[in-house]
Amino acid sequence: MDAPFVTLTISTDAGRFVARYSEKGLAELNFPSVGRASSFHGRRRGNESQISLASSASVKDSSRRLLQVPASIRNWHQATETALKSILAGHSPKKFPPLDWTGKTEFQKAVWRAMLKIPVGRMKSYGEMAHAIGRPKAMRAVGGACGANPIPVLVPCHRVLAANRKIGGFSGGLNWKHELLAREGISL
DNA sequence: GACAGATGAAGGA
DNA sequence: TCCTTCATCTGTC
Repeated sequence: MDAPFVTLTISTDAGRFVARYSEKGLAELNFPSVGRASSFHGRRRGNESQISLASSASVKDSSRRLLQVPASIRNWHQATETALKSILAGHSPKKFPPLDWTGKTEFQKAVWRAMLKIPVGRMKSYGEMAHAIGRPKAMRAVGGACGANPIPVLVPCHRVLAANRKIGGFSGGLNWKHELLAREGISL
């Protein structure tokens, strides 16, 4: 039986992101759905959160309901919001919330850990990422792991490009990839 | 076990 | 250059 998830939103100048927390940390981060082809990993779970602020609740109402959220998750959410806004501003976040990768494969976690080491404003190719995790021939599998990344932006899959600086793909939509790279001062 | 995929490299036109 | 083909590796069903 899985623990319930808590869904909270983060308003940014790029739209309202939706963060989902488990008892272990940030488990998912979804792109704003309005006007974008995103709905990133919006899979429904049977045990959807009992405490959700992802609706159109007023700010006042949201603030009141936020008090129902455990203190640990409030702290994680604060860290997530700060980190997200730092990245969107093109800066390197000073603090990350704990990330919950429960149920993911070791290969995927290795790829994502390697992505976390890519500094803001820098890029790597899928081939370089494959080298970084010690599997130089697994560049295609790295692409698959990027696509399975449940926490985009914070886990910077947008900084991974195909060879020759080609844009490659992005599960949240290539528009987002372009925008995120542009915010970090990268032009293709 | 078969198939698909956000790749990369090589070869040919 | 651009396109096609093939090799490679992993995840999913």
